[in-house]
This record gives sequence, structure tokens and C-alpha cells, in this order.
Amino acid sequence: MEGSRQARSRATTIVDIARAAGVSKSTVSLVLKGSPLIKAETKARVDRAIEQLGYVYNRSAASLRTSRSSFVGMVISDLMNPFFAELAVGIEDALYNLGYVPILANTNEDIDRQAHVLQSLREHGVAGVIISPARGTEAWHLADLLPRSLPVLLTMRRIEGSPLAYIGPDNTTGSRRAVDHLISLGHRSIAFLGGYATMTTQRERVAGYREALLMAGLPFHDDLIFGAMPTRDGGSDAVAAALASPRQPTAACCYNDIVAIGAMRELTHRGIRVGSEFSVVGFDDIVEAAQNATPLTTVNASTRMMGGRAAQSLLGLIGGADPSQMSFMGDTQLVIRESSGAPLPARETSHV
Amino acid sequence: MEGSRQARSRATTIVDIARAAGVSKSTVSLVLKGSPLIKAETKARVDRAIEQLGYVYNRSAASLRTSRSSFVGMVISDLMNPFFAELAVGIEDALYNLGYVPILANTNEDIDRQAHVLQSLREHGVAGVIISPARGTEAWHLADLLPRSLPVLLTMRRIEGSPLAYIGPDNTTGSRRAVDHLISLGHRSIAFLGGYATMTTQRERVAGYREALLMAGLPFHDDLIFGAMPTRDGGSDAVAAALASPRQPTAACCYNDIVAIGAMRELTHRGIRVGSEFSVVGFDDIVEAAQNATPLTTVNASTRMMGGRAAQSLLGLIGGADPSQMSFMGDTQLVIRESSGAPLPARETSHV
DNA sequence: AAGAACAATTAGAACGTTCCAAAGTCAAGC
DNA sequence: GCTTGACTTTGGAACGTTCTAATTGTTCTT
Repeated sequence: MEGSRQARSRATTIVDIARAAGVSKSTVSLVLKGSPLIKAETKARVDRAIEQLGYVYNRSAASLRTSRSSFVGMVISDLMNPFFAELAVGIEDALYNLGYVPILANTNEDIDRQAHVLQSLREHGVAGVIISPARGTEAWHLADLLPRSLPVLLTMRRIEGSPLAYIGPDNTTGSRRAVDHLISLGHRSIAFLGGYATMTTQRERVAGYREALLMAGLPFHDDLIFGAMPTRDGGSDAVAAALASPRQPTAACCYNDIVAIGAMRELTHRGIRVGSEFSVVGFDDIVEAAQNATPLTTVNASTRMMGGRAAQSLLGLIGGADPSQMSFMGDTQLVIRESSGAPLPARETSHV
Repeated sequence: MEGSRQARSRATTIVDIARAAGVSKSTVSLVLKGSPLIKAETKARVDRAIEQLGYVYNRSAASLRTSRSSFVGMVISDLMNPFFAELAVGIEDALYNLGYVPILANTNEDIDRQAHVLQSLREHGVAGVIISPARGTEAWHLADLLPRSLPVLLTMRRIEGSPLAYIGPDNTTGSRRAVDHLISLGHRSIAFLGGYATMTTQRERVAGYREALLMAGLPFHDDLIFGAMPTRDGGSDAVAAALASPRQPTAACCYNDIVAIGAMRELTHRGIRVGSEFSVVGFDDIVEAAQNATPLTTVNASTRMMGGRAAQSLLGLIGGADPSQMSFMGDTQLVIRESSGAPLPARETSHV
């Protein structure tokens, strides 16, 4: 007969608890979800059994029955980018607080990989998906891959023509603020650096740049937009091109902070003093921005909070809310640091 | 009677496929796992039905039956730290390739939160856990929280007295290499900056620092170890303290890259030229290191690969391997950039 | 004293898979 | 025509929950 210690290794279940507490499995189930139907004394007995047997709840079994999952897919386009890392942290934190658990997928900007992981997430029965789509994702990609019944939330990158709810910062007014600031410092020839017009986010930010110029009565020139990869190296390339421009910009509004940081590195390298000889503003306010050699003036988009907000909205969608009602654009705030200053009076540019 | 189109909204299951293909559900199951028992023609019919009905496999149901899960817990102590972000990316990538899926938990160095998420991961039935433990985690914390039957792999941070398998870089020889380099450049008074002796990783790196000194016949001084938070600000504080030291160090070996970056910022701020007036080496080789104003000499620990390696080892454990056999210490490589150079001959230090 | 109303508990069928044991089918061998 | 064995296919119980409907007691009304 031997001890009743371990039954081979099978994990202890609700039935074991029931047996130990001398009740039915239904009762145990009720206790687990804190039903008011259960008498206090019974609950106590069950709780004791749970404690003694070291029972752990099997959520998958439960969700098989209820077809209610506590998994959420968190599809991130580039986790090595500190901006997206911060976003991920915001989402993750909020999800846990809301009783959900994130399955991470880093697509690394690869559309094929994105397709794979989305399929995989479906197989794993996620309750919904928060996705910062890989570069080049089209509305029909997602529509093909995901049934309309699955709640999906776009974040940080809008997709043209997609009916999906979107959460992200107000890119246009954000970069308008940045450029307003440069103009108010006295800059008259301002470049826009980084990103490509194929990216919705870039178009939105360029739109803000343009608005600011026009509202100040300054001309908008196509050839002051310097497309480049949204990376440090891209920033470095773009600023090099800008410096070579006959329009002689004295400042630049960058697609994002890492482009700005790359640009500043290049400027410093060329012996151009950032913040006096040339001003730079970024977008995102990543941690690195404040820590840079010359701290970066940038647009804070409350990335982390936005992640939390995305989690909440997804739960709204899971709860049945109408996607068209769940979109949200976060406000932005200009953070002035040392990378922006008045242009040098000496270097008067030929006014166009 | 109406169309047979949609049955209310219940997802289509293996049984629906079976009915459509005119076979039993067992057959469909066999087809799904590519069993050689199935006749080619039958398989074709089933495949067609799957295609037509848009069936998606329900992994949770399967794993309830088989009690074999494809989830792995990925518990990261600080995802905002680019080093850990890179680690996470490495783990994630490898897991997907191996047919597993990571559930992310960012503990943010909070032991309580870590306890919560570990419990949650168990409830969700993960097959195993890869964890970079939060600062201050003790062996018994983990032992209490996790049954011995659950495969767990420590990564990047060893825990004293824990029997769990560990994967990480060889910290000691890594920082020995860094300090050897400084010594070979001619430095004689070298500080160690950042981290605290309560962290196993710091102790290992300090041990390497010490070894290098002793092997070169240089004295080791306690008061050249400047403890500080392993952050940029910590680096800045630590280097400030070092500069004030009567031992007048001409170089510093830093706990990690972000400490080094913080230190370099402070040096630059004080007008001290990094790489000539004061040399700095880091550890980790995060992306930022190469991109810094003065590119950082550092120890590359193949972080991403190490993540992949961790995933593989965890699968080994899941497959029943002996934990004591699955530990692995990765080799390191010194990457020389511009933050380290020979000391200025002028600034001759009083040799101790 | 009989029913109604209520409180607490429970049996058992789901949920969508897997997998064992069993059963068909068919050609070859006797 | 029967057996054999290889090849395919299948029924149905299991996995650990939840949930509906039913079943017990108990107390209250009349």
C-alpha cells in the first residue's frame, strides 16, 4: 500500500481537492471563483485542502471550457528599438494588472514572420492582439490573416485603409510643436530628417512639420525632406545630406529620437556644435534622449502610458466594444533640452 | 433551413472537418500531425475541408489532452535595459524556431512582482521558465515558488546556492580581458565602476578585474571599486567619485555598458577627453556602445546568441536533461573602439 | 402538516483535442 | 474459402475545468 504521497507525478487537480475536502468538484470550482453560494465553513475546508496539496489552477482547462482566454498577443515590430521596448513594457504591465498575460512576438520588421506569428497566436487561442505592424504591412495582410471576430488593435503605426482601431500619439501636432519651437528660436531653414514617405508615421510627422512652416509663413520645400532609415546610421546619413544642401538648414526636425541621436553624432563628429551651430529636435523621448551627450529636445509621447492605454482598449474590444469607437490619439508634449537653440546670427542664410 | 454558412460563431473544430470530409475525427487528428498511416487520398480530402472551412488548430485543447505545453515563461528583470531587450529578442527568436511561444513577464527588478508572475505562469501551464532573476532573488525564493518538476533556467544572473542550470557569459574572464587591455595600454591605476557587491555578476566581474591586476603584478585596492547603481546615472556618480580618489585612476573598467556610457558622459561634461585623458571600457556590447559619441571599447558577450542558447538548454531540460549538465558559460570577446587609449605621459601618477 | 421559499451542494455533460484498442479492408498464401 | 498480416480507419474515454439543472436540506408561511 505504501504512502499516499505522490500519485506518480500527475499534477493535483480540482478532483483531488474535492476528495480531500469531502465535497464535489463543483463545489471546489465554486470556491475557486469565490462564489457567495458557498458556506464559509466549506470554503475553509476546501482552502485547507488546496493549501495542503499544493494545488495550482489549470487555466487552459478552464479556458477550454469557457472559451475565454487570458492570453493576448503582443506583436512588436522591433523590440531592440528602445522606443518599442518601452511600449512593450507599458502594455505588459497593464495586461498583468488587468488579469491578462502577453505572448510576445518580435517580428523584426519582417512581414513573413509576422504572418507566421499571427497564425501561431490564433492557434494558441489569444483573446486579442496588440500589434505594431511591421513596415510595409497593408490592410489586406491583416484582414487575410485574422478573422474579423478576433479583436485586434494597431498601435504606433496606422495602416491606411484598415478598419482596425488604432492607438498612438498625435504625430502631426507633435512634430508641429517641435517645429514651432525651432521657428520661435529664429530658425528659417529647417530640414526634416529620416523615415520614408511610405511610412504612415513619417507622413504624419512631415505633415506637422509642414503645417508649422506654413502657419509661420515660411515656405515648404520638398528638398528639405531627407528620407533615410529610421536608425542612428540613417540619421547620420540624412544630416550629412542636409548639410550639403544649398538651402543651408540651420536646424532639423527628426523622424524620431534615434535618427536625431545619429544626426547629432555626425554633427559632433564634424565639429559642428549641436544646439548652437545646428539645432536638432527628435520625437518619442526615449530614455537615451535625456542621457545623450547633448541632451535632446524632443516630443514626449508618453510611450509607456500609451502602451497601457492600448491594453485597456484591447480589453474594450474583447468586451465587445465597437472598433471605430476605440481609437485614441495621445497628446504630446515638447521637452526642451540642450540640442536646440537660436541660430548663430553670423550664418545668415540667403532667404529664399 | 437557410444556408449552412455559419453556425452562430462557434469556431470550426476537428469534428466539423471530419463531417465535411466524411471521415472520423481521429482521422483528421492523424492528418493534422502528418501521420504516415493515412492514405494520400484521404489526406487530400481532409486538407481540402480544412482549407474550405478555415479551420484553426486549437493548441490548448491539444495540450490539455497531452499535458505537453508549448508555452515558455520568459521572465526578464528589466526590459527597458537594452541589454536585456537584446537577450529577450534572442530567446524569443529561438523559441519560435523550436516550436515554442514565449509568455513575457517584465519584473522590473521587483521581487514581489516576480513571485506573482511565476505563479501566474504556472497556472498558465508553461512547459518551462527562462528567468533573469530580479535583483535580490535568493535561491529559496525560487525553490518555494516553483516545483522541482518545472524546468527552470537562470540566465545572465547566477544565484548563489541554487541548483538551477545557468546560462550566461564568462564574466570573470570577460572583465579580465578588458583590464588586460587597459594594462597593456600602460594604465597602472584602474578603477572598477558600478554595480554592488551584492550582485553575483558584479562579484564575478570584479574577480576578473582583480585577476588581471594581480597577474600583471599590480596591487588590488578595495578603494578603487566604486559601487553604484548599474545605470547611466550610476556610472556618472561612480566616475565622479573615482576622479576624486587620491589614487588618481587613469582608466576605468565598468560593470556594464550603460554604466560606462554614463561615466563617459560625465567625463565629457567635465571636459576630460575619453580615450586619451581617461580610458573607459564597458561590458555587454549593447548596440548603443558602438554608436556612442566616442565609441566604447567593451566586452562582447554575444547576448543575442546567448538568448538562443538559453532557449535550447531549456528545451533540453524540458526533454528531461539533468540540470547540472545544462549550464553553459559563453566565451567573450574584447571589442576595441575609441574609448580606450594609452594614458597621457604627463599625468604621471604617484606609483603606489 | 404541507407546501413554498431559500440556501448549499452536486451530477454530469460539455469544451476540442489525443490516443488506445479495436475493427474494417484487401491481397496474398494455403 | 479461410487465415494471415499489412494497411487504414474509427469509437470512445480521457485531460481539468465550468455550468446548467437538479437535488438535498432547512426554515418560513399558512
